[in-house]
Amino acid sequence: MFAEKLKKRGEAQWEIAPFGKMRVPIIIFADEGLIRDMDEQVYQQAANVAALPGIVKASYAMPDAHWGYGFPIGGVGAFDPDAGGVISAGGVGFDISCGVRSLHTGLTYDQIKGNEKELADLLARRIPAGVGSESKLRVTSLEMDDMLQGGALWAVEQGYGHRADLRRIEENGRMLGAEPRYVSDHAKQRQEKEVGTLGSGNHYLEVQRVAAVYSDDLAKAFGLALNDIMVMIHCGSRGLGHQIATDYLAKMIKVAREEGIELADKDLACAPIKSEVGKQYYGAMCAGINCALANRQVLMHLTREAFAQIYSRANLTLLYDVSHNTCKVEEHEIDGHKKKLYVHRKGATRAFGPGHPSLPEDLQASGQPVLIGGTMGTASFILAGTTEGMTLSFGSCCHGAGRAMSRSQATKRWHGKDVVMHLAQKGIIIKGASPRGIAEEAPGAYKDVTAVVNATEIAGLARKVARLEPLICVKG
DNA sequence: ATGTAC
Repeated sequence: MFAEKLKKRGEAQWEIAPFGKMRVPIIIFADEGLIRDMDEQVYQQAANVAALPGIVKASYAMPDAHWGYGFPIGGVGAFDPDAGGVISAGGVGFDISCGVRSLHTGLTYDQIKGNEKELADLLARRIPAGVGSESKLRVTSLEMDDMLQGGALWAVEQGYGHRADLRRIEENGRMLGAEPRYVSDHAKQRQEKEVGTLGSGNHYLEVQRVAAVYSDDLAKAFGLALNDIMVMIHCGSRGLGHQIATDYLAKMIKVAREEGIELADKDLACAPIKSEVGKQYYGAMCAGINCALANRQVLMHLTREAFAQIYSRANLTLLYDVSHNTCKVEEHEIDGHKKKLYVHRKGATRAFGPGHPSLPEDLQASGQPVLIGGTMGTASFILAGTTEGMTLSFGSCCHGAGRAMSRSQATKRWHGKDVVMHLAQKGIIIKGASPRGIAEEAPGAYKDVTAVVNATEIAGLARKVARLEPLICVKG
C-alpha cells in the first residue's frame, strides 16, 4: 500500500506525499534495487513517525533502513520544541549511543602479515565480549555519576587514553546536558561491571586493511593510505542504555496518553520535549551517550595495550568516533531561519559537512568522518559529510549494511561454525563469543553494504573516502 | 540492543 505511492524525487531519492494522519512526507534514500527490496514495514513505521506532533520537513529513511522498535532503524526525524515537538525513546533505540570508532594503527599490512593469528588471540583475550560480558574495571556507585557526566573525558582522567583522543569524538568526548539523577539506580547497577565491554549482537572489534581509496584529498585529510591497518570498534551503552530505554518507554506511554498524543503504535511512545518526562529522558539519554563514549574509550585503551604487546612501532590514533543511536539538539536552517531542533537518528550516522562549527579545526575543510561498519565477511567504509547533506537529511546518512533478515531466520539458514570456516577460507579470522551469535550475524543476513554506501553517495548525503576489508573480527 | 521472556 505504501510502495505504490513512491515517487522518484531525485537521484537515489524517493518521496511518499503525506496522507492519512501524516503531517510531513516520507523521504527515502535508496537506489532502484534497494527500494525494490525495502521492507513495507519501513514505510509504515516512517509514516507513523511522520504523524508525530512537531515533526519538521520530513520523516527520513536511509538506504540501510529496516524494521525497528517503533521508529525504523535507519530513520531520522527532527522535532521543533516550539511547535509541540516530541522526544521519543523508541526514536533513539534500546542501545543508546551505539556507535563506531575507527583507529589508525600506524602500521601497514606488510608489518602485520603472518602475525594475524597471534594478534587475534591477544585481542580476543583482552576484549570482554558476549552477552553479560564483564570488565576488569569496576565503576562503583560513587563513581557512576562522574562517568555519566564525563563520558570519554572521564575515561581519559582514569588513565584510559590521551586527551588528544577527545577532539576526534563527537561532542569532544563529553555530552553536555547529562543528568545522572534521571537515570534509575537499576540502570546504574547494571553498568557497574560493563564499562569496557563489547556486548553482543552486531557489536564487534575488527582489524581492517584499507583496500581502496576513492578520494586522495579526503584520504590525506583523514590520514589514510592504501594498505594501512585500521581498527574499528562497534558498541554502545550496554545494560545502562537498555535500562534507560526500558524505564522511559513505560513513562512515555503514560505521558502520551495524558497529553492526548495519538500513537499509531505504542512502541512509538513519546513525550513533548517541554514536558517533565521529555526533559528527564533527554538528561538520562545524554548520560547514556556519555556511558557509550566512556565504553569505547576504555576499549580503545585495551586495543592499544594488545597492539603494544606485539608491535613496538604501533601508534594507535583515533580517526573519529560517531554514535548512530541518539537524539541531539542541533541548529538547522528551516525556510531561511535557524532553528533549534531535536534530531533523532536511529541507526543513522551524523554526517556534518565542511565548515560545520562542531568539527575540529583540522577537519573543517574535509567535513566529518563518517564511519560505516559492514558485516564480518564484506567491507566497511569511511565517508565524509557533505554541505548538500545538511539540507537533504539534517546532516545524516546510513550507519551500516542494515539487516535483510531476522536473527531467527538467520540461525535457521546458517550454523556459526560454517560461517567461521567460510570466512577463514577468505583469510578472515573470527573470534566469536557464541556460535549462535555468529550465525545471526552471517554476512548473508545483511543488505549489500556496497550498494547502501553507493546509494548514500549518489543521493549526496556523504562522499566515499575509503573501503576497509576485515582481517580479524572479535565478535560479541 | 538486552542479565536474548521479571
